[in-house]
Amino acid sequence: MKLGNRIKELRESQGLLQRELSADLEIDTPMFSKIERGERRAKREQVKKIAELLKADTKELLTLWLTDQVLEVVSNEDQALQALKIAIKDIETNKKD
Amino acid sequence: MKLGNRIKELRESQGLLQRELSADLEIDTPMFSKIERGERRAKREQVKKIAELLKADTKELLTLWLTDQVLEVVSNEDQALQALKIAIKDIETNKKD
DNA sequence: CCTATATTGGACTAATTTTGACAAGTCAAA
DNA sequence: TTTGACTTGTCAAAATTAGTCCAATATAGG
Repeated sequence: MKLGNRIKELRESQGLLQRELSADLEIDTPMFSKIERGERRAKREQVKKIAELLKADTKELLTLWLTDQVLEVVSNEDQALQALKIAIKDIETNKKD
Repeated sequence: MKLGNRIKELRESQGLLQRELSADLEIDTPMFSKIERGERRAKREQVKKIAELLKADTKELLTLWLTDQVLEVVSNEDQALQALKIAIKDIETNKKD
């Protein structure tokens, strides 16, 4: 879990508690714990807020957040790599469908 | 919509009607129409069945099906390409989190 | 050891999303 | 202008996900 790991890293390096961050996010500590461990997925807005609270780069965290979702979609699929490569090509050539 | 386009292509080249395929899939025609246009997502099992009915390569269709889902996840995200590349790297190095 | 505080686990509810069925619509060909 | 193929929109049921709460488990300081 890329996002969660990074969050934990940032949080601990700043000596912050889950309790403090979860309060700011207006969720309870168990929920934050789950997000941090990847047991639950954060919402886009929560990621942005977390980046702010941890003085981290929003884009970096959003990238990790997206990556986690991509990996979740393709997990256990034989065609994962192929699908990802096609997706990249599709985006690069700016097609829409 | 990669899967839908491909299905339509195969279906029409074989002169088959949505009605016929949807019957085999045990869904109604509107539903099949939506899948073909990408308005609704097919289930994994349905994709396999469709491949069978259209004498197409199951892996090919599953790849397109997966690709559509990946694209859906990253659509409208600035970090799309970056996330996809990280995901690929992650899979290639066989990491788990 | 104790005890206090931080974190995690699990069960449950609420909110949100997805699904599928249906009725009605368009469109083209005959 | 009727028929058949496909599409559109709506709605409720089903499924998924987000969140809360209580209890259990760590972990750190005395």
